[in-house]
Amino acid sequence: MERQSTYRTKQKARILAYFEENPHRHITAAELIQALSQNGTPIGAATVYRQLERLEQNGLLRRYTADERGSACWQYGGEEAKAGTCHSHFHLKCTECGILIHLDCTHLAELTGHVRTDHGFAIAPERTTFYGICSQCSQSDTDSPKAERNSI
Amino acid sequence: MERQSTYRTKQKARILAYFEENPHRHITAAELIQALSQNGTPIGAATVYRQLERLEQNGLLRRYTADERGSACWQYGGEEAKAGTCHSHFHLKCTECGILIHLDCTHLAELTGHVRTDHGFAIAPERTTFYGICSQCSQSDTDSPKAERNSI
DNA sequence: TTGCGTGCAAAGGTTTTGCATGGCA
DNA sequence: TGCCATGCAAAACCTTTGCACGCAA
Repeated sequence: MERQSTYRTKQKARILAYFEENPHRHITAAELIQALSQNGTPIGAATVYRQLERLEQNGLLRRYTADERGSACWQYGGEEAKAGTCHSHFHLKCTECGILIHLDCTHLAELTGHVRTDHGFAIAPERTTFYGICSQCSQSDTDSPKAERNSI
Repeated sequence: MERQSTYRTKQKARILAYFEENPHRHITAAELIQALSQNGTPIGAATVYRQLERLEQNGLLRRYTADERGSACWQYGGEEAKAGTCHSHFHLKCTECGILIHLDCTHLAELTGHVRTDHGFAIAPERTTFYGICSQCSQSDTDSPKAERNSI
């Protein structure tokens, strides 16, 4: 099989701990670097990126492109990701306020089946993000359209 | 309303012409810069990016993050985008070979209705890309997994 | 002791910005 | 003529890579 990481270093443990403490957040490399530097010895950016890549390959993290511009972000997948039990889990990202909504819905599970059966394409829900406008923003569309809510 | 671009310059015309000649392709800034430099006087990167941003705001182009890494890309929206008649049009992007499939399917149109009705979220199909594995790659998964097909 | 993981710095690529010049209206 | 758009260069960003050192096993 693939090569697992062999050494157990403090840096790896701290990075993984941060994801475990924020299991539902999408975390950019920049946030990780900043958060860890405030909470102990700073960790070099190169190490962070290398660990993120390795943790992703080991199935502990998932990489997203939820950001419309530039930066990638990662989320803790943990045992779920290993067991592969999260296949009907999609994300909705509001392009207005930036909120990220986790959606677990049988309708979407059917969708992946339909696309696979009729279009021969195996969707990876955990890598797929829907963009659009959330209910809160569509209600208050005349108010302050750039409310900048946090991604959860 | 918003400010439309006022001047008609050669650069803008050439950029728009390139998108009109490739109405179904997703085009990166780098490709645009290279293509236009081979076909007449080169256009500065800054101008390209500024025009892309303006054309997107005017509704003539759509911006995507179809690439998993780094670069954004744009597609000609044209009159369709203005009239807003392309709402059931999704994209499937194969993470294996990189091919981009355009999918127009009533199933997906129903999906957007369901998510809007039951989850209060208005999906923007033209900004949403599904990631997964295409039929060709899932068949030849034991062969050469990194075939690098072109995005169309 | 072995060699993987880290840190630092430098490089790489994409996108943005400042400023003087050019060109459309 | 007025002012927007362009071009060039430099900067800003995110991410990767090279290399020597430190640390886990």
